[in-house]
Amino acid sequence: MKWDALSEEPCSVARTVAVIGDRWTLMILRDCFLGVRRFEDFQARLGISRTITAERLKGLVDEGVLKKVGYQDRPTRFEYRLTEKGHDLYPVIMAVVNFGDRHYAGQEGQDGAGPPLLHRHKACGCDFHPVMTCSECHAPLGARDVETRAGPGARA
Amino acid sequence: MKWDALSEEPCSVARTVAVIGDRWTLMILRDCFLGVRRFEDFQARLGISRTITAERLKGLVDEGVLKKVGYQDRPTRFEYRLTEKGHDLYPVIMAVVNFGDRHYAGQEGQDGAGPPLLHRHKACGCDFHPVMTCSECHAPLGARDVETRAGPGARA
DNA sequence: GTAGTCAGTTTATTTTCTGGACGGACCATG
DNA sequence: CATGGTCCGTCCAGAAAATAAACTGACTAC
Repeated sequence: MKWDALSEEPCSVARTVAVIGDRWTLMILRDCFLGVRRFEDFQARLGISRTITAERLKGLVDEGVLKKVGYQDRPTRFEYRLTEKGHDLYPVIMAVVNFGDRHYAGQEGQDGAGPPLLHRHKACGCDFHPVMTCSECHAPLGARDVETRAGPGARA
Repeated sequence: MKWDALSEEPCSVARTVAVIGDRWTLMILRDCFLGVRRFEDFQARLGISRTITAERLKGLVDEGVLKKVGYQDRPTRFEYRLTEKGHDLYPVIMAVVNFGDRHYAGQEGQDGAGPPLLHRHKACGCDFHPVMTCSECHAPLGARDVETRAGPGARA
């Protein structure tokens, strides 16, 4: 199966993975949410080839996840910013962070223990971790609490 | 930067991406949460080479996300099941699904419109979409509601 | 006019992915 | 007991993607 075939699947996972399902794309998005905006900064922080950096950024712009915004003329320079669609990926990144914190952050008392980053909710002032809840009854959700069935966009 | 280097980074995204940051791994996990368990079924549903299927499943088992469970002898056959750690990836997959539903499911009234799958919360009986909330005050969260700073596991 | 910043592109090499054939352990049918 | 079918992989050679390092180009600063 090719990259393009993925985005044609009647599956929201496949369609999204076709856009962000790539090591470096996910790392770029992490940096976007940390405030990185310029080509040189992405390239330096990620330690990957300029080729890949350029290609992935272009892909994200084409998909409408990032947009190029000029920040100076002579010479014309752009920075990459998250669009509204890009902001919608925040739950994805935070879910990934939360998994990493839980399983790869090391035990307390050890060297390098604890999460590398803390997240503070401005409104309540607390350090938090994200909790996935039901949009209807607001209860926390796990895989075993859910039944899945075909929806209107399913293919026969 | 190589695959291995990613898992050494003091970053929960990088460490998690080192495990699941791959097109096919994410598709395999999707199928796991839909109840797929056998090699032949993964292979047929994904339409990818047997080589990759075998390699990715092995990787997930090595990481403790899946476990092999015998379901018959003569000949010995195994199926792949999610571990507890694997179940912790549910919020990641659901976040991806939710993004796909929002941006790639098509508009109502169009052909192929609406989400391909519906998710029903058993406890309340409603079809839902996942909402990310603060573990402390239970309010819904967006990227702009959060401040990030270095945690105990950060590197100097 | 020499050096530095910033955003890429080009090139050649290495690594990874791919499809398709093959292997092995069984079972079911005639 | 021979033929075909199921199931889980492995092996191989060609195709595709990732890599590092050098290069372009448009400026600014000294």
